[in-house]
Amino acid sequence: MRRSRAFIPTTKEVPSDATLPSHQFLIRGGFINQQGAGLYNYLPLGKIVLEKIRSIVKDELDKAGCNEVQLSFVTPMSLWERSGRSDAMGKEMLRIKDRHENEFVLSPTNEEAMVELVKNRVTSYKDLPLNLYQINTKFRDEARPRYGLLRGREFLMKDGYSFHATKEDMVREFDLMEETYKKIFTRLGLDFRVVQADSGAIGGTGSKEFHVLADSGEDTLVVCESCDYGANIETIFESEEEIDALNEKSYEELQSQNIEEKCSCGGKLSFKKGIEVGHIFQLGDRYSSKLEAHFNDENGRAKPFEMATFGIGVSRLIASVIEQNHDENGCIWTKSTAPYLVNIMVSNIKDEAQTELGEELYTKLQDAKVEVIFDDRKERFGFKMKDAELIGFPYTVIIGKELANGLVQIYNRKEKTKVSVPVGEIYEKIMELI
RNA sequence: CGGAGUGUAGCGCAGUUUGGUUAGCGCACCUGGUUUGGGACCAGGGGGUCGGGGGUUCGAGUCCCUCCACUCCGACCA
Repeated sequence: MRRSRAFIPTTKEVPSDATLPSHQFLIRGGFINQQGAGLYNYLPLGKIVLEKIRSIVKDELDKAGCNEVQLSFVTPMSLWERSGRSDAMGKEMLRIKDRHENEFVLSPTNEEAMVELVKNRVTSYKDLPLNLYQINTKFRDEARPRYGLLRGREFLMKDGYSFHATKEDMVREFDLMEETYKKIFTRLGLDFRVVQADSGAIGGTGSKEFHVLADSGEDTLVVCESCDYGANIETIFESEEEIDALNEKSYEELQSQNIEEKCSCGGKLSFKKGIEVGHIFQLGDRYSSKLEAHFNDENGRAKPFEMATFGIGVSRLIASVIEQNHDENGCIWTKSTAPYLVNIMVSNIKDEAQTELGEELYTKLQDAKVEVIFDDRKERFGFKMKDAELIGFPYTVIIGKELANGLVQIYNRKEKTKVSVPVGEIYEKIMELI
């Protein structure tokens, strides 16, 4: 992509209502813009990042034997009345009517729809287990949307549902998904913890949350500094006063708070803030019983499916990457999430030698299928550098005044370093870095 | 859903208290020139249903009524 042709509306000024780094930088960097309360448009850069995360999620799930489907976003109200959740979900469900005055709901989640899909199509234990998922828009009419993509009303979520003949098999799948989720978040380059959690309104017994560790997280966690143990404080403190008091504390305040107890591994425990980006539940037969979704076991007897459900907040992950990876100048995308890995910057567009080299390198990297953007705009050096830092490309090739000495520079966004490389070696050097 | 605010150019804001010609400023944008390694400078220029509707008045961005939207604090949040 040529920067001169790209729709990337960056701004120098901070939006007045954005307080979190991810919210500010995603808007300033031209990734997203707000359409209404909790509603966001994805501009080209935001769309690229979203698709990259989506494809990593899909890749790992498919490898683990899950089937991707796509359910309709508008669902009949009757579906929710049968499960009893039309009341339980309350105002969070956005209800609409069609021209015949029939009531519909914009999907906030899809347990019911997925059970209905499988019911009477999967009828034998021989067809189990089965794991279906989708990566699709959800709508929850939050009382108070905020923090940009971290708490929107419309958002992209991966929701998966598995069906089993036995509880043991369901637990096996639950464990498999835990491992799969770990692979996904690791590939995204995130620092995260798996914690024991409450099951909340979805119901079920076993439940684990996946949290990206970030100062601005809304949840408070207790994590071990030696092993990978972690727990949401909601599960380890009994009194609500105690939980509320801890949740109100800032990240800094929590850091100075000591925990006397030791982890079972003997390690030191400490408080951290986390952003919930994944949640997995063991549902049992809660939904399958209520919706009468049965299969025949080895003895030909009808039984409700044992189920589990698995969620990942895909759009929330975009913001999480930035909450964890940014500085005062802007975004620092991880390699697997960056909208473009390499930004080629011609310092002075009027200098023919610089422009020529830029064009040549741009073509060569494109041919090599490198995700590359070419900043060919007629702007000054400082302007283009600030812009590149705000957007957060991992590497920027600076073709500038050192070209006279046969050198170009590679700027590393994360390390904030510039290294000079002879023109003849630049291509190999980039291929080596990415 | 309770409490508090805000709404004026693409963005950020002043002007509203005390009604008065043609509604300002910064950034962004356009033209010309200078500049060219860290968001340049000079000159000129374009862009506004002052959130919508109704009312008071000779006259409303400003006063009154009403509706809407958005934000913040709290409650809520698979």
